[in-house]
Amino acid sequence: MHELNESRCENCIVRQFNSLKALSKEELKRISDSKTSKFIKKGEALFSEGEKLNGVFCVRSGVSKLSKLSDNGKDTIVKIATKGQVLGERSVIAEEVANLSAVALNDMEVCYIPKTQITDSINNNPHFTKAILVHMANDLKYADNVIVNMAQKTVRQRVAETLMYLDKNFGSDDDGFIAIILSREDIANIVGTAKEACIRTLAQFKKYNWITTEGKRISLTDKKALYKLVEGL
Amino acid sequence: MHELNESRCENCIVRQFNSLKALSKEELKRISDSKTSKFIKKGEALFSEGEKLNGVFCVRSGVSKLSKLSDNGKDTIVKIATKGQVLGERSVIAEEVANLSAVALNDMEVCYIPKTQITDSINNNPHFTKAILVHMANDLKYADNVIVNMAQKTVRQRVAETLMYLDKNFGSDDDGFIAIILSREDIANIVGTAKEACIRTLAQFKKYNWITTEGKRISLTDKKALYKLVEGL
DNA sequence: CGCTCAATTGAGCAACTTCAAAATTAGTGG
DNA sequence: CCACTAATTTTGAAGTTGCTCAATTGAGCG
Repeated sequence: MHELNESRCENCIVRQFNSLKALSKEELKRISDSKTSKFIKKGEALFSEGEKLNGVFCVRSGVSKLSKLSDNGKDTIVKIATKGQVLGERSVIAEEVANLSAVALNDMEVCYIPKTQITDSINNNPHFTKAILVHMANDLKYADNVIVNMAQKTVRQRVAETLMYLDKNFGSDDDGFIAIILSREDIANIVGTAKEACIRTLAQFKKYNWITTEGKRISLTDKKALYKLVEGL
Repeated sequence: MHELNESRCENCIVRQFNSLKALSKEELKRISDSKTSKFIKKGEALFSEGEKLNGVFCVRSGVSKLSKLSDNGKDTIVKIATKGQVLGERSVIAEEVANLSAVALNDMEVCYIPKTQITDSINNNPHFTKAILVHMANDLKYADNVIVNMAQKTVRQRVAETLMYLDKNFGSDDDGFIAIILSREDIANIVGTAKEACIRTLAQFKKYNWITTEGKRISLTDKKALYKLVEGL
């Protein structure tokens, strides 16, 4: 019987979220044949800053943070990657060691695709290259905006913005809670502040009834108020 | 007589600094035929945030800042572009309105290349696309690092880092001063702080004899000390 | 010489950080 | 399922850093 094998890239639904969707059937087969699956446990690293990457990681499930640790122990999260995101692409393309570390925030299943598979397709499939280009252009815009926010907005505004970002990107579960569970410290590391400041801000939002919490879980109950805060109104 | 006409892209030395160097002779001719030259006076905008761009700008001379203005009047500089840099590329590729504003910091001479010239080459010349990709990958790395620095480093460290960045990228003139003259406010806007904080920090550096100033001009006299400060030693 | 704009300095204030301790929650093995 | 331990969250309070506003000085320019 001819069954649909979703461990094959050709049939992997995850693909639709990233630039791999620009690949031809043949390329997908080639990639699928050389890829390997990996299970990463919460807290483990997919790769670390300074490491030479010989391939990219495509996230099938779970969440990873891309961050950089400073000497004084502060870990700044630059990006949160979920299902469909490809990690390590930038380093492979620029032929540089990893600039950020990727650490699993919960158990993950990822596919590891050797570097040559990516570079081959870049060199031969303009559609694919263009797709990566557009994708990277968006990452760049996003990064530029984070820079501007860091410089112009207060911690309160950035916390509100981070909550809205998480809500928008991860949606909410049946009870209305944001469908990603992060520690307060992780949230603080996205905002770029100390965890205490983050906690106090969340407490404040809760008092205003802008958010509801239940353990680590957060639900946005007054998005308009949060929006107004972010915009400085 | 057959003279070298440097107003032609084929002969423009500026090209060697950017991804246009990956173009073929034919493409360069095509682009050169459709490009227009523009002179931009200090303070004038090449384009503004939210504007739809129908082409890119290639800087022949002068310096431009890429920045974003907040409602409260704070202007955050994300990037400084000089000779050889192509501006507006990101917006054209992502087919989006400009995310940042580009304003001339001194008199500039730029070439305006219509959008279709760029997209045509992207669609037909993999070398070119790849070159842009690598370039954008570097911009992204740089942006990520700025985010991390904003979150982890003090104003003093970031001022020092900005000075070293300017020194490295623009070199120094005969008297040892950094070969780009920015107002204190511009420097503060790169650092992402208020101009007073920036000025006070520079005064401090001067007292320690880490820098020398003469009007707006700055010379780094003790790069090692600045480096140690940046690294937090 | 007078005008305008940029740079500098002062002082008070608000935001954020840090360290420490208490309270809560999550995780683990029996 | 419970008890115990470890980890995380929360709160308190003091200490810094950086921001803002206002006033002064200085530089460039017509």
